[in-house]
Amino acid sequence: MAKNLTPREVDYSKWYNELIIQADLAENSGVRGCMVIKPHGYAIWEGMQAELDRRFKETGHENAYFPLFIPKSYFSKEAAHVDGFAKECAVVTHYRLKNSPDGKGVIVDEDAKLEEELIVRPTSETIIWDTYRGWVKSYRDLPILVNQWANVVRWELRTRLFLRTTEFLWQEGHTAHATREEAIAEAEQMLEVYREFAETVLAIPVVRGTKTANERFAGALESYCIEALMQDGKALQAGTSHFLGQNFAKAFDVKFQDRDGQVKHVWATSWGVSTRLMGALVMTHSDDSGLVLPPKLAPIQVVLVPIYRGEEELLAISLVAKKLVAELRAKGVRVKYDDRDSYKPGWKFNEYELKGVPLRLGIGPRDLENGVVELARRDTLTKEFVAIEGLADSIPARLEEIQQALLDRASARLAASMHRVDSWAEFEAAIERGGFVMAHWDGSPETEDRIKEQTKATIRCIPIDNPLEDGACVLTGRPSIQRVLFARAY
RNA sequence: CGGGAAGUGGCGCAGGUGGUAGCGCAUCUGGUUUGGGACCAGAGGGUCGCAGGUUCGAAUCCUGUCUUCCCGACCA
Repeated sequence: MAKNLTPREVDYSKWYNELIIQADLAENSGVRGCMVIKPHGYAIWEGMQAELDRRFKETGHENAYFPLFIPKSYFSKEAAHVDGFAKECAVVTHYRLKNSPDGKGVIVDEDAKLEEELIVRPTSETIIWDTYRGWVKSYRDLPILVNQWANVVRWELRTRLFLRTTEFLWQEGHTAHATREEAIAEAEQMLEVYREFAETVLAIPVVRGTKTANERFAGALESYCIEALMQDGKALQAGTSHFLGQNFAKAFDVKFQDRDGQVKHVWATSWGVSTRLMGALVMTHSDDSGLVLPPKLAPIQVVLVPIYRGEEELLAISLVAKKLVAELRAKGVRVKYDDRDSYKPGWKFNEYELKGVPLRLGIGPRDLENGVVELARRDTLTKEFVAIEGLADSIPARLEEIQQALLDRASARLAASMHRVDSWAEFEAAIERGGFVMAHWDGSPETEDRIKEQTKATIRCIPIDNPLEDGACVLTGRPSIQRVLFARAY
């Protein structure tokens, strides 16, 4: 097993790749661009799923499951949607293999060509809206508030573990409403769910906003997003929520009869977050010693490591350790006692730091004499001696403190990386330094494109509740009514 | 999908002018160890990414292909 990580300062990208592998989160598979999510990584994802799923249900949503395959004809029904996804779709053309004539392996049976090709879903709007047509007749059938947990495939040309993989896991919510206002409220509500989740569970502060036309979801009238800032100064879209208007309802003929007797098309939203959040989590909190996990998501929150010579000492320590474990479990703390004799304490310390365990308790013979344990905090890499008496009682609060400290640290970094600039020279310099840049923009897609060409920066969003302020576009000098948020992004 | 680099025991690498593969770490056994990745001794493990070709003989030369990394265009 490889050891020291490349420091972030030396090569951030290499640090990220090594960390994912060494912390046992995921690895590349034999399939180009597709990863294997390993148990430690998947446990974290399961934690995210559980927290999100609870929030979805609390806001009235139900889970369902739609097919992996989408008939090609469905895809062509919504023009903007096709444009957005056509270039990255995997297509199933045959349904059978046969033995190769040369006796080596199998080949596609050309006689088994599908009459209509199937798309492997890059997102499920089309199959879902085709289904909803049958579910909606009356205003009484609305709203439909459905979410699905699924995998999707987008044939990416350049992939990175968690951040951009060909296949990824996500949830996609798809809702149908009787009115425009209700659909917009739903999209806004889910954005708020994502923000609250990001901050309280992931400990990642985000900026909420709306996307410009260029960055909008294919087929949406409005895309809302939460944008986070990574340690290297690049932005990452952590979640999106879309107001789809009546585009899909019209494309798939989903209508209902309203109270007033009129037949109307329904109003739609969709919203999603993906395993990309794993990348966001890593790049927000982790350091050169490895992964740093917020306690709410850590599969192991507290690890106990005995330090001993000989059976006798181990027995004495285990007695105390096992009692502590039981007390912590009773308080709902996820705890592990690592009494493996095959590794030395120092090895274990490094291992758990690499894997991001928030708290580590070291217990040796000297500690037993003094009635203390050595308590190490992963986020600060600090150590202190704490009395065993009453220790278990204080652990939940300590975990809470770490959770808060991670959010505070990330929030401070976000605030410090938010720059306001008014000239093109300042703009270029600020983008080059990294971080978010608030600058005036004339509102045209062409200007946005030109800025992207020249600086690689994109408009991440127009922040919610953005104050209106007259100014001049940072590139063209044309009139602008507000500053928008720029950054280079993942 | 274009440009560059790379694939050799589990991991990191050497070898390379063609002659049948080696080092470090990891693994296994035994012993000594255990407060920040222990030490000694012994052992096991590789059809050199894959498929063709050249050759008496290929890890080495040629062709194709797959995968990974970096840079671009595209993107959650």
